[in-house]
Amino acid sequence: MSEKLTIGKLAGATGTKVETIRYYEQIGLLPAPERSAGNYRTYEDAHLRRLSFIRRARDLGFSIDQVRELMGLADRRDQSCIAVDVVANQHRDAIRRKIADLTALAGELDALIDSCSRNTVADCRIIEALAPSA
Amino acid sequence: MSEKLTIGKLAGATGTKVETIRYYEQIGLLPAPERSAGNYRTYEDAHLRRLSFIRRARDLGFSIDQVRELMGLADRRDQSCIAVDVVANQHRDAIRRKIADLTALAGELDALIDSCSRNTVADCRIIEALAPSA
DNA sequence: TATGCACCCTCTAGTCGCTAGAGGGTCAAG
DNA sequence: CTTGACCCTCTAGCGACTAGAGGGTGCATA
Repeated sequence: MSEKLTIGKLAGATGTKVETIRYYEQIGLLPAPERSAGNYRTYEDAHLRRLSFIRRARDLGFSIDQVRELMGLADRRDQSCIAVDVVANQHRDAIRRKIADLTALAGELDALIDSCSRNTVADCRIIEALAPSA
Repeated sequence: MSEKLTIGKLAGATGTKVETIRYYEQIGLLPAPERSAGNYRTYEDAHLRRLSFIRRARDLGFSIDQVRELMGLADRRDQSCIAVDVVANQHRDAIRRKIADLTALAGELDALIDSCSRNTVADCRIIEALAPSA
């Protein structure tokens, strides 16, 4: 029922910043809405749905390009959704890889921190480890 | 013994790109070296040590500003290294938080992907989940 | 009616940590 | 003396926004 949202209302309804919405329009992610007499953007429900989709996908860590792809796929409702599955899988795998990298990193940092005896910098193991074979 | 490195040699020795070294100099992270007659940068061992430190810290995910701080601390060798410990701990905690975030994300994506029955887009659960209450 | 204030507009530049390119100069080997 | 690898500066681009200047609009209240 809620037709004709201002950009501020749309922002509030989707948890997006106003500037970000304008940015999405600029890069062609969200279609440009009609304008009011005073040149204000006037959004419809379709925009709200579109932006909700974008937000949700972004929150799940999909890149702008992936979101674009997912939206393109979502619009072809009679096609197989295997392509959607592929995008989601690629993203999941990338996240898993990132988790593995960060876990290794955290482990290294743990070792570094444990080795610190909190004396002077001159014999600090953390500094030493950072500047190898000095 | 190896004095007077060209930027290319320094890059090779530290696994850094030439452009990155110039960038570090530009932002004041690595001190500007002397120049040769032909205006080439000529690096000394001290630069090599400094850049190795930077590389290692960056590889461990420290931000440029954190590296700057660590180097500042490392230079005051008679001070307590508690401040070093603090920086390292903050960074470790930030990484742990990021891991937790990504793990939650991966879990959500797993659920999404599992729910996909690979039919048409019209009843694809992934698309559905992305566009809530459509 | 005036005025204040929240909201909207466009345009530009900044963030982070590089990376890439244009358009040149230098140096050592053959 | 030429070739090719290296070096130089300067500028712009990446992703995904964010912030600010400098102005216009719309509505409620005194």
